[in-house]
Amino acid sequence: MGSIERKERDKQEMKEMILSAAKKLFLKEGFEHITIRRIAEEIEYSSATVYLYFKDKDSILYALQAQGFQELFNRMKVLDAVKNPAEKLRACGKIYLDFAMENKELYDLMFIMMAPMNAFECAEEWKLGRPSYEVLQNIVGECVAEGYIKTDNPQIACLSLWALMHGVVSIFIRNRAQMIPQDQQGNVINGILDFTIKEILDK
Amino acid sequence: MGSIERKERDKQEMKEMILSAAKKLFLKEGFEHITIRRIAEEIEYSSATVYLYFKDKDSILYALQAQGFQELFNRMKVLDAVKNPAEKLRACGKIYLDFAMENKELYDLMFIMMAPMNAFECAEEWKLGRPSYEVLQNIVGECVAEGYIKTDNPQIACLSLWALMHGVVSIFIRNRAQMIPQDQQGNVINGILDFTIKEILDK
DNA sequence: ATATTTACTAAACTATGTTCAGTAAATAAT
DNA sequence: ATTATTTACTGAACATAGTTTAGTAAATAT
Repeated sequence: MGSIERKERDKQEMKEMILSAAKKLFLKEGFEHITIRRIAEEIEYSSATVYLYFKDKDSILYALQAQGFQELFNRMKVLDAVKNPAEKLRACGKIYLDFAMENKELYDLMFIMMAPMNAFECAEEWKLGRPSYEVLQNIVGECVAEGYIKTDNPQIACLSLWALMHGVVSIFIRNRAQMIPQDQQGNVINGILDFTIKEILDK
Repeated sequence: MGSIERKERDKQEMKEMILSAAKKLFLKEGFEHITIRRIAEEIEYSSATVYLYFKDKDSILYALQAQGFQELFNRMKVLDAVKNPAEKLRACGKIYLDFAMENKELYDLMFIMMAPMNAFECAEEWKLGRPSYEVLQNIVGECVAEGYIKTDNPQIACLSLWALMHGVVSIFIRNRAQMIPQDQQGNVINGILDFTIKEILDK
């Protein structure tokens, strides 16, 4: 009965198979069209099998969300190399926006879709976004400390910055800015980042 | 055969019955849970009947969206009475934010949900948000003209303002800001509006 | 009185998430 | 080695959706 760890390992592997099948499908065809049956087909198991590894569809989406936040956080690690807080803030914005526009479906899953948020009890808190948000908080903190941002409420400044970036991205992702042609979106997003940094920096 | 207008009138009335039933349901129970069958039950017709008046579910959502944008635009009319552009900008933000937080489900339908956007061909443009956006554009234009906002790109400034307001609201609506307790959301939103106005005004 | 159009519906069709009851292989116990 | 049990899996079914179809009965037109 020493094979108990192997069992666990196998189980983990199967979970990852399911997740990567799901990811493959939704990257290819968007999110609305992911079905348990198609995931099962992709991994060549029956759809009932999927439920042996995940409680429900929302849990799968939640797991993918977790991967997304890990990826975003990883991308942010390069910010450690940037010393000047103002530059750091801009670089952080750029990373966030690039991530969003390069992974629209994943971003949607992380920040917009409701389904994955139903994977855990309402009682407990959703913490996946925390680490990335703390990176921003720290940068804003440094900007305030060194006088690049003058404010008596860094929390509000921080949330505003996030809201602005999230706002523009989600307007595009959910197709509410049709006055701006698709091929201009990249430019506009860069323009907004410039504008934001310029407006918020006091020094 | 002079009753052709009455027919048309009846048809319109039925459409409105359906819409108000739909609205009632989704205001009460949120959006995910609206079904054609429940709408039909509410108006005491069969669900097939609904399809005699609307092409599909998305069309119903689109029609409700249209009502929402009408309501938002109406609320904005009081801005005509405000003469100072800077005050006007703040008042506009306040109206937008109040509308959003008082009608979260409707706001979601208007600015976040994808379903209603599939009600028309991709070829044609989505114009429902235009009038309200133009109100903002004009206000920003006035602010720039009178030196309250200094920028070489009013379009970007305008979009940024909208993005910031939309961003914070949608973060709350889609439950991504759990670090801020529910009962603090109102305060935070006011704080963000203050912060935004303070940051963007140059005079 | 007959034909036609209109307004409506019951029932079915097609997904899709999810569960259930059973099977066959792997493992454990004797 | 044989039997018992657990494990991993699946086909079929259930429930709920959106949507369509084929038909009916009343209103209207001829």
